[in-house]
Amino acid sequence: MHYLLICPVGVIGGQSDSLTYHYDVACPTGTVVKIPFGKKTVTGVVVDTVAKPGFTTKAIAGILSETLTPELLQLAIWMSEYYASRLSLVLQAMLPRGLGTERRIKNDAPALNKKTKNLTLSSDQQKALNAIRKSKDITHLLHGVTGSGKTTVYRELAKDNLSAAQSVLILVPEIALTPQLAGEFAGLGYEVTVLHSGLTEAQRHILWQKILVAKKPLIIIGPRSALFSPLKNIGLIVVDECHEPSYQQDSQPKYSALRVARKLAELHPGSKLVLGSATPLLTDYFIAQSTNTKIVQLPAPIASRNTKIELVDLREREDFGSHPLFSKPLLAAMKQTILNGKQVLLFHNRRGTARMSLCTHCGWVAECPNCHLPMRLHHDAGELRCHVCGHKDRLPQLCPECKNPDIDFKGFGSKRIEQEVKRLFPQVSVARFDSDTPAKQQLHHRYDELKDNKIKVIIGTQGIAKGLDLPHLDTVGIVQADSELFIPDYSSSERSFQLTAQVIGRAGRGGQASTVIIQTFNPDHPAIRYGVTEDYKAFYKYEVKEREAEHMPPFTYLLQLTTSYASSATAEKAATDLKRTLKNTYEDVSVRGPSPAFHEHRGRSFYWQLVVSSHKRSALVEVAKNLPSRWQFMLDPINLL
DNA sequence: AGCACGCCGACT
DNA sequence: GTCGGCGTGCTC
Repeated sequence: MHYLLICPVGVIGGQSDSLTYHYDVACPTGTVVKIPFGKKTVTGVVVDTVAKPGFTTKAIAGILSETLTPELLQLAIWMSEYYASRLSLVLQAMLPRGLGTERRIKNDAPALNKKTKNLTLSSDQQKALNAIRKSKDITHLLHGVTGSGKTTVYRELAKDNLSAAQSVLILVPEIALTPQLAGEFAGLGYEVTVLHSGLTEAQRHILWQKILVAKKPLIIIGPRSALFSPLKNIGLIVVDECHEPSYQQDSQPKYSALRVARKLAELHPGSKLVLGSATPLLTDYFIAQSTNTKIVQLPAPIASRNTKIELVDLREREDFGSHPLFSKPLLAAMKQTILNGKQVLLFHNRRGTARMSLCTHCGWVAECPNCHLPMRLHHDAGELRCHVCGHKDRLPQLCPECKNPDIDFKGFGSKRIEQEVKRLFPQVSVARFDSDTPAKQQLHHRYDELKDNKIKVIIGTQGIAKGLDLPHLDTVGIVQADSELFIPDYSSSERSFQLTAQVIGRAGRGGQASTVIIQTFNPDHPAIRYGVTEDYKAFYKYEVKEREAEHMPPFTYLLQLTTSYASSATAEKAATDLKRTLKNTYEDVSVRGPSPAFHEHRGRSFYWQLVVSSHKRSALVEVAKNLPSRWQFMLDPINLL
């Protein structure tokens, strides 16, 4: 009889992650099995073989054809330790749903293997490529602005690996960017698998099985979860636009795709990890500098940009004529560009029409009943919406408190900008892209219209800052560059810098003369100043000093602890108690707080938090593992909101 | 996740 | 006294 340590998949609670079962034939670790668990039968993964235990065991109910590769099992165990998270939940994130289900496999369309167009590399690209090829390191930070041709470097590296029968994993931050990227790799003559959120459970399962049994090397392109593709021999992992927040999973199991990718590369000996970005996260750049990680610079092609940049100080109201949103220079540039038959892009990182609805008489503010946050006005739909939980209310005609009909709307969002543009330029085609845009009108569906200059004014939030390559774009306007800067968080400068630099990067991609106008209350803030000039080094130097002074990452590790109770006072007391316990129990940690969470009142609960920091990450993992019940945690949080 | 256990408030 | 709310703990 064989005794096996088995971890049930997706089971929460309990002290131990794995339980002992028996079976009459040997099962290697990584085998996926069905086990009786309580009154049910669940899926489990064989984690280890053990001696006969002192208690009676149940028998495995059956063995499934799917197995977890040895590397993925090791990765799962590492993740559960590194992130103090249950192995059970890590395995759930790793394995497709519905294991053991028979799927009807359709004949899929033949892979479109376009002929390889053999592009010649620039000398900078060749240099970067050689540096990564020669290096014996695992991690490489490829630092290059958009348009410097990082994708070409990825593709050439991929070619090396594929011809050596090794698979290639390309992580992308979001699906809108994948079609172009997939096209680049399709030309290599190997099968390209694109994983995305639109796949059904069955499609996902079938793809997973195909990857598992594949005999030839594969190219996988997908979001952070693509790391869990059961590839046997990985030669290269690329994390494109590695600064993007979507590489951080913020639901259980919480992890950073960059750290997990690094571990996965370690588990496939000889493989390389390439992190590509124009604006790497400060922490990643700092780590790269202080370890012996290769930082490969990829400069922008020379003389490709002819962009005039103008900063407008929002405090100087004389720059504004009759218009409350658009300054004279911005209006002039918009008019000229439209007259020339070219395109304008207006970036504003806030959705909706107005930020807040306020009664002019009694000061009543429309608040979401679940989140207790101000609701945003959506004028076109005639309703108020909560941008946190999605709750909707009809727009009241009178103040519900004092029946006053004058309700004032403070602040503005992308819909307001759209309204204004349509009013000012009624004959011009306008498109707005944000998360209120219906799915079938999203950016990637209208890419051809944009490229072919059919849409003259493009308005949007974050989504239009990334990857857009528009040859007819002559004017870029940032309506309020510091809206991100007002968020009280240790990484808000960094986010502002990234967004500003990204939006600026949209201008003049076709080599034409272009204008960028940035409206801001803080023209002197380094995040704006260096964002405008896309000066990463200067911003880095500034922000590193800030972080050091504030005792924030990368100078310390962070652990965010959150608890919730029916009353604010109880939550605060629980936090105060825990703070005392932590200070008495652990030596190498310091504790900030208690403080109410950014959204203190959500639903029926009040949230309070503590922030624990330490120079020893292991100390924080210990704290996280031994938390009292009712506490939730996040290791290495990228923000503390 | 489910499901049982057990400790406090509300009620025939 | 007992019914049942939900917070807590367990599943080999």
